[in-house]
Amino acid sequence: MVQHHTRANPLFLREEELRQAIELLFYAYRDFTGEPDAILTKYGFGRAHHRVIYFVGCNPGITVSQLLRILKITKQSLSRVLSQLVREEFVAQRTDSGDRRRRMLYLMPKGEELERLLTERQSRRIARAYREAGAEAVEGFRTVLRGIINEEDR
Amino acid sequence: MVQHHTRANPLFLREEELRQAIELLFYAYRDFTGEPDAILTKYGFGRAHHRVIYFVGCNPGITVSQLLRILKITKQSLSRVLSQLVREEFVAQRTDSGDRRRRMLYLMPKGEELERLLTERQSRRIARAYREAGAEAVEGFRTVLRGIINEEDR
DNA sequence: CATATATGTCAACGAGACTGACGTAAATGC
DNA sequence: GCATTTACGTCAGTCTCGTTGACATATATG
Repeated sequence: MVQHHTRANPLFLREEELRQAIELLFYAYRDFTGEPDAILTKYGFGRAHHRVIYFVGCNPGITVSQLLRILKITKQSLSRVLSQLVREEFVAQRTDSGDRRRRMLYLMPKGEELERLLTERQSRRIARAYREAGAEAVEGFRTVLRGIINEEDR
Repeated sequence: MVQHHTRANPLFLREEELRQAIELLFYAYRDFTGEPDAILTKYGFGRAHHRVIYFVGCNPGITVSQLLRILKITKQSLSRVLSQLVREEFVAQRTDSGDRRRRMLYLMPKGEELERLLTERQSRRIARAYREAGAEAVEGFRTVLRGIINEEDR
């Protein structure tokens, strides 16, 4: 963390409080993604692969368009990452028997293993923070984070 | 948010709780950066420029190496972004009179204006979430986020 | 049968991260 | 005083991952 220059501003207390939040989010996200990123590099993957593996992992059978709505990226961006994951047998596609246009996505054993490895690291970090902060703080953490998310996705 | 597949796992409650945190962080950061990203595009800048403008803004006179330690990127990556900001007169460099190797960084009027614009958007989002969540939740939010950050940066 | 939906793909591009190497100026240590 | 370290910059090449735009195909739906 860093020392702050405080502007001449009668609302500086509030402003400082909000700046602190901005920075906490920056640092927390930086370190939260740092560990997985390092692991992914060894596999020749990046953060985009992680996100796909993660969301396919906890939503087996998710379709491409559902994934696009979550990630908010273009179909072309997802396609590059996804086809690589399919080619290297981390993810499997299966045509939906009901609507045969849809491809349902699943993790294959290699994908499950990587997912576990990555989620474990992140979970450990969160679990430590949760334990140190206590149940009440955890509830506050969740409430505020939910408030930061756009309404349509809460 | 998304429905979850729950693995057969006696600790699933705890696991679900941690997964929820992972996702909250993902969604919150995605939306938290989404607004500024859209503004930056109009200036021909990206998120990297934002980070530089932000940290120079609240740490006037910060040096290049201090900025590198905060951002945890390489000197070459920073250089590209920083020299662009200097060229376009958003940021000024001044040699430190004490240690003449150091270049101290400051926002110029254009930089201050952009910084205000971006920070305002993010602050508004945070402020709304803070207001809706209440003081106690805010305290918990901060405590947990701090716990997620690597110890050396808390 | 026309239209909409779900998916995929080709091509080109840009931002922003990386490594590695090299250069210069200034401070510091012995 | 000289060697080393520090701070900064830059050149060159690479990679990931986002973008736009255009087009193709299969399937579902009205």
